[in-house]
Amino acid sequence: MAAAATILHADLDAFYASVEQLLEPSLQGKPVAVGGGVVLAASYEAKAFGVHSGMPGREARRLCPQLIFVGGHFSDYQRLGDAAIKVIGDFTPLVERISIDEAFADVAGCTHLFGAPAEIAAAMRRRVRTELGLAISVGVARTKHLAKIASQVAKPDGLVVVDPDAELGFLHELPVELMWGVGPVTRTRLDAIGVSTIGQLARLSERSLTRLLGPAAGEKLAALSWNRDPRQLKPHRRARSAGAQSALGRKPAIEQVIRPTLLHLADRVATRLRAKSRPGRTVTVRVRFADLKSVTRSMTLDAPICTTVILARLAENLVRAALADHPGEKFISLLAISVSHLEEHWDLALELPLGLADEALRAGSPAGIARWAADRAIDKVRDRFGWDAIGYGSAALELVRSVPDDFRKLAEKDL
DNA sequence: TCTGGGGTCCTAGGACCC
DNA sequence: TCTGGGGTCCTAGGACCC
Repeated sequence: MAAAATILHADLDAFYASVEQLLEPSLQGKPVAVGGGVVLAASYEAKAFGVHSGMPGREARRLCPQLIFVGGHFSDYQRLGDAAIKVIGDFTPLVERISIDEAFADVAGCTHLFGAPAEIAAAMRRRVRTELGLAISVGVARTKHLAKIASQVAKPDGLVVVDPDAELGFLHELPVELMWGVGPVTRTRLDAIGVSTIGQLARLSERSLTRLLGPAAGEKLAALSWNRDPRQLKPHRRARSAGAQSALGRKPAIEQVIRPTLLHLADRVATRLRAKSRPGRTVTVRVRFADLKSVTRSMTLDAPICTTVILARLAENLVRAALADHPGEKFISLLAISVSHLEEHWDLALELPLGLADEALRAGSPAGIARWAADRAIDKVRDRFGWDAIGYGSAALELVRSVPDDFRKLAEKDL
């Protein structure tokens, strides 16, 4: 007998736009987009016109002239997203949050309290609807992959339970792009050989799948198509990296552009690392040129860092190296900084003499300790008076902030 | 379809060590 | 000095996810 279907995947429907329609009832039933210059989220009514997130506002307006743009109530997104996840947590402690609006849960241990998984899922949906006013779709299955697919099939505002005895029948009818790990590239490659459903994929030989997608991806998709999903629910995953990026439009690749941008990005990243005492050893930068081709450069240090100015300087060196390798590229469209190899927990105070002397040497600076102290001072002022009260601000940066910082925060993972 | 931002994982080649 | 094998770490690029 097959194991019971106890994995749930819950996903709030068109989350940001739905919150806007909740806060402003006159928007209900209408095409709504959060954002302005760029669409950050779209309601179902707007999606029906082809409007989607990331789309330039002008293009969206062209597709849907009656589209209503709203600025976005970012703190409400955070509050309501947290509240919805908390409802799930009221049933089981085994919750793996994927993003602000999505989570897996395993209810195997609480059916004696709340009933069968399908009843639990229905109860969660009812509570989120009545207490928060939001629609949340839920998939119930024996594995994460199947539960995730089921919740997508359930949208909008639905519940789909995959009976363990009918899994392959359910799976094999569906289009390949619903599979976890099939994106635009894989989808195009499969399309080229006439494969459009998961069932067709499953019937390919492992050889041809490997030839098409490589050994790892081929094997993974083969396994998933036969419903062998090895992924376990992981309730407390820690972030493995933290980063920030800024799209620049089209800017000359000169120091007056690069330096203030990197300082701003380093400030965002290093502040987060310090707040959670998680400095990191590897610094990676990405430079995207005007033609949208991008390159990365990285370096791994002996000791972890989280000092704003030092991170900015290391990033600058890496960007310079990347530009030097591409002398023909005179314009850039994006800069990014990411820090990885994060420490689990680093006692900054105890590391003061040793770790920071190391950092300071590495950055060619005699003043590492002073900078550390300056960062801590800035962090404290911001804790009390807000981010913009103090910092490395520069008038040039105002151009850089194409997306509100409050919106960026929503996508940040907990370190 | 060419558009923003924060992430994860995989791969391949090379350096280096035993 | 040459040869072989295994393991780990680093770097760069790429696909994918929300």
